[in-house]
Amino acid sequence: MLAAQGKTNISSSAIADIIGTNAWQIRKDFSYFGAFGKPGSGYDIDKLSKQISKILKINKGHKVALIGVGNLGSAVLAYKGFANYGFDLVVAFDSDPKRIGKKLGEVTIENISKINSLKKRNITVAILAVPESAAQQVTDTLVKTGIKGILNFSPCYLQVPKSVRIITIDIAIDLARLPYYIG
Amino acid sequence: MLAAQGKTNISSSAIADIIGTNAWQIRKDFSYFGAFGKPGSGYDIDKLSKQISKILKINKGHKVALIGVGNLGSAVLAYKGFANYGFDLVVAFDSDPKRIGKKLGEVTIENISKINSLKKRNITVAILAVPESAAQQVTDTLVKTGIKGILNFSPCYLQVPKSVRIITIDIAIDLARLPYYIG
DNA sequence: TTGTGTGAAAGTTTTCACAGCA
DNA sequence: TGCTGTGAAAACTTTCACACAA
Repeated sequence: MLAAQGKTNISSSAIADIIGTNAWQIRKDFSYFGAFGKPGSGYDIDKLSKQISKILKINKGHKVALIGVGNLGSAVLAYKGFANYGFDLVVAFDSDPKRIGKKLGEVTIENISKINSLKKRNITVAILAVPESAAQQVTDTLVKTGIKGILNFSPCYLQVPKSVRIITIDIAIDLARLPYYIG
Repeated sequence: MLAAQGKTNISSSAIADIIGTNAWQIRKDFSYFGAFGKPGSGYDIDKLSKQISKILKINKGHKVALIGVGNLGSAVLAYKGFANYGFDLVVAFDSDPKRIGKKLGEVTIENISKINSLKKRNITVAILAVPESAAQQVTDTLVKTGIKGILNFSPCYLQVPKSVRIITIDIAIDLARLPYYIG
């Protein structure tokens, strides 16, 4: 965002203002990963961005598969922000024959029965946007095909081995965080 | 979930197993809000659920408006989980004439120009699912009509007065949390 | 002058361990 | 016996304040 604004460096206090914290918090946090700021001018935005990508391990690029191309899956396919974080959405799967074979943007929708091709294609991350009733079964298949991380949009707990990381987004739970502050 | 399984009580260690933490963490956390467990049998699920709703202030019911009925908004409309958290999605707005007037489930899609009726209707929470380009402008209108909390699906920072609470869900950022653990 | 990096202090959270209740 | 609630200890995080680099 800062690079797009044509800026080349930024101070810890300016970062703090943007994300709503304090300058010393920013400096302390960065310092745990090494000293990459310059007294007087602050942090080089390009260098900082690369450092953070490295810390989060999103610098090598990750191929992503989308499972389920309903309304939510279609919204995911239309989303343009993945490249910013080193992701490449390369394939989508669905079980509906009306959808299979269609091409949305760069991505062709394949039959969900082909899901075990993920290992061969070196895809380690999946976005799960299937109905809740199918979520656990699809997850089991994903685990078998060697998936390492799942972004899950079903409002349910998924059972997976400890080696697989799941992040669940449940709209209602996020919404439920608001009333506490609204009073 | 536990109630649906027909259970009436649960121990701190069983809760801990489900959500992946320790028994003493559960007990300590609950104890800050008062002592509502019973030695020997644990926590009464119904009582616990009501206590948590009260703590989070989701026990009085909140009317919710959806802004934007594209793919993502449609997915939100199809979602059945809001009632569990005391929310009632009562209205949706869109700017597309093809969508205005249609009824999806219980909700009729209204013209986005009618958005200032929210105050009159006593709606304090909104889900924002409009294109990024419209997000800030719609947010300004929402703020004017007295909205107190926004669940924002646009991948951007929204400027609002301090009295308005925003929770932003950016799929790419959530996805970016996975590679660190995948290695 | 502006603004980093960092020891040390203050503050908070997590963990432990156990008295005591159903 | 099974399980809670909670003081006290340990661990961790945040804040401060300042030496020093560009």
